[in-house]
Amino acid sequence: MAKIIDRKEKRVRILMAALKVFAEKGISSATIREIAEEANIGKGTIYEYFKSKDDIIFSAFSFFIEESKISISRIKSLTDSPEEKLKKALLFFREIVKEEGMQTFEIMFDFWAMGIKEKKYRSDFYKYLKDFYSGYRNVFANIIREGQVKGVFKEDISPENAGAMIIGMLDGLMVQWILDGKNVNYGIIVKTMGEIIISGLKEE
Amino acid sequence: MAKIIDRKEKRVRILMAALKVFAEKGISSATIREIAEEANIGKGTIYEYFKSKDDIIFSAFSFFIEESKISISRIKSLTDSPEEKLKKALLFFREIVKEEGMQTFEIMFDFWAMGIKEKKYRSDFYKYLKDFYSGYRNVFANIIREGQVKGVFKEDISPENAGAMIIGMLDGLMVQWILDGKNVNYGIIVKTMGEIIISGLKEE
Amino acid sequence: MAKIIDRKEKRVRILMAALKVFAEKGISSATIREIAEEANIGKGTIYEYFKSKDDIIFSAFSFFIEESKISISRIKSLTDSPEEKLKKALLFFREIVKEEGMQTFEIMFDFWAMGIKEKKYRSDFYKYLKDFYSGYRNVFANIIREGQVKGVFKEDISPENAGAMIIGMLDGLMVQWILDGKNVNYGIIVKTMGEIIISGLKEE
Amino acid sequence: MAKIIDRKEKRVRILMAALKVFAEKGISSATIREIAEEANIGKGTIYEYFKSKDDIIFSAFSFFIEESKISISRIKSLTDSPEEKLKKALLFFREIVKEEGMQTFEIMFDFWAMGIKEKKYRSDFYKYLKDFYSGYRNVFANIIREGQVKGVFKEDISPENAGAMIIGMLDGLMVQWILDGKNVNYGIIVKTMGEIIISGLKEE
DNA sequence: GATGAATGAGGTTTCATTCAT
DNA sequence: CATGAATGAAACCTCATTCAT
Repeated sequence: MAKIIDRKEKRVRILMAALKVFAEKGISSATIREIAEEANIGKGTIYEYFKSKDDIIFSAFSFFIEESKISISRIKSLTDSPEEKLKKALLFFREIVKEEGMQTFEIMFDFWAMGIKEKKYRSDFYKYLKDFYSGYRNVFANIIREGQVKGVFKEDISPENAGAMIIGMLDGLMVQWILDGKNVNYGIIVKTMGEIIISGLKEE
Repeated sequence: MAKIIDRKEKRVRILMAALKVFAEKGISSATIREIAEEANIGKGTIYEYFKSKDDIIFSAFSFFIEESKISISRIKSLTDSPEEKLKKALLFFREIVKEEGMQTFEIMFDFWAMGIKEKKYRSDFYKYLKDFYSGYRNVFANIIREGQVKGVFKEDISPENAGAMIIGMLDGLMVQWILDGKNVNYGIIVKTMGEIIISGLKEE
Repeated sequence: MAKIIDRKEKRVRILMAALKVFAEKGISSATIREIAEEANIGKGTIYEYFKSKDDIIFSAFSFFIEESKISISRIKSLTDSPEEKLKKALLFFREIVKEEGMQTFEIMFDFWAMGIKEKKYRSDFYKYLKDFYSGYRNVFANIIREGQVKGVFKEDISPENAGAMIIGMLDGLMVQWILDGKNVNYGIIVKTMGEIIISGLKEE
Repeated sequence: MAKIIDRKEKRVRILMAALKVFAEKGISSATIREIAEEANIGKGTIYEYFKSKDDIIFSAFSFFIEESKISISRIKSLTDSPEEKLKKALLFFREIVKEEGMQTFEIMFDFWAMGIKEKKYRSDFYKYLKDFYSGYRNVFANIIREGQVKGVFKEDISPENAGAMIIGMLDGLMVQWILDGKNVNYGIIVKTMGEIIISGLKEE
């Protein structure tokens, strides 16, 4: 049994090393040697745990997505009013950005690019990414739906579309923030965004 | 007399071939041979027009950005009321997406990833991308500022931040649309988004 | 456990293969593939031991020089009279030439040419070559100085200059011998040379 | 007729450009483009005058040798006593070195290396180089022979060998002077050398 | 005759993967 | 199991040579 745990631990160690190197060098520029060094193991050992570099890429990607899902549950457990919940959920994203720093999100770019380009990954990546985004979309869609049920948000808005919009906005802002942190203040804009959206959603 | 050749035209031809291959394979997976084949020229000829693959990448990128700038002027020339202008500008983006198809936007992912990862490009990429985004941000910021001056939009909102938010949203939605076109209808969401935002921006 | 390999030994094996190929084809015409084949290893293996072709060139050069230095000590340990020592030292060069054959010296040409041409190597090559020549110069300079102290050689001659002259002569003769072995008999000329020089050096 | 002279002039222009580039970059690193630029003509034009790069190399080499032969006649025309002639001939070499500078001699290294390595040139190069050296050898051999006839130089020395020795010395010293100009003063050593040799040659 | 655009053979170098220890 | 030495396919890039103008 101990052995099996060891194996799992080492697999995770390699995946985390891979994610770090991917973030630093980009997925296709990252080398097995660099990943092995980062994980403090021999180059050959990697192949005891993964079939190929492709296998590492995809495993690292799903590991990354899986890790992110944990965050969602934290938002779901909120118990405030829909309006307050929406504000807190947005605030929550600000915190993630602060905590995780840019690196975590920078990897995402590469996975996107990878998922889009490489035909061999495409379907698998898409499945994961779709789940990833739809998970977050639903968080917001549910809050809005709750608000509509409680009569505080307009009835004629599709909760799913509004969710997509909010996630898109958070996502898109990140890009601008990464590229131009001086002129784009993520925290403040998310706050402004919260005000505009809530104001736009509220039943008059 | 030597062969008379429009060097500029051929340069552009190579860049367009490069962009196509980049879109298909990803920047770092694309090979010089593939670009040459796409451009219907010999491998060596590429090097008569560009110093290195890096040179091609950066040249293709700035060519791509430069092409995009043309679109901005089309929005700027609108002469409606701020509210109407905002709606039309958003609609305009829907059209671009329809016209250009995903490919054009897919390349952007890679350039982002490239600009973020490769230290050697970073500063140059950032300069271009910053200009690119701030250009679009300003288009919306100006519309909102005009609305504030005319008293139709709330005074307490930063036009720049609102601009960043709108661009971010359009950008972020694109990602979801590309990944999950079935569940994310770009056109409809942009329309919903327009309604929410305008409603949220309007002076009560 | 990994394969146990004497990395140093293999490095030397590659350097010797490189020197052989350099001698046959010339330094800049020699290819990595040829060196690998000569060393009976894969092309890629070379790069496990050397950073680049430049690295091989310079390492081979310093290896070559280092090997040559061993010869000097053999001359230094002679214990005859200055006149006899001079004769024996010259004879010793004849022997080296016979033993080593032309090849060893032919390589030297290329290293010279290399050191002179390639700016990147220049300073390092020069340092080594200077040491190499000044080592040999000093061998003869010391013999002559000893002769002056013992009163058998003229006082008004600079031992360093005479050393340079003798080494130059041996060197220059080699060139002619290599090019025109039929008309230039290295052994006999060195003997003649010894007589003329000793006769010219001796106190009347 | 004018046309033919033009062709010859251009050929020489190309050869001189080639020699300059060879001296700067080394023969096998020199490119046709560089030679064409140095000669201020188009790259393609070179091939109107020479079949290949090899053709240029060999033509440049024989042009170089031919040019050098002119110097020999200047020494031959001296009309002093053998001893004085020998001194003057050595002085003459010092002057050449000063005039021509290192560059001219640096090329020689490469031609040697080339002639030795490249089997395809070998026999032709050798023929030329042999002539070149034997030409200079004979200059000195003749002076010494004259001295023997006149009874001022020892009878038991082979004039040819002594000539080879002197040329070798001048040649070999050049190498040391180029590599280590600070410690090896060409002019002074040649003077010392003259004294030693004349003293060694003279009938007691 | 003169030119330089075009080319591909062949060079150097990288790196995922294998495999003996 | 773990390792890293070994490898060759394939990448980038150079450059002698050809050829249309």
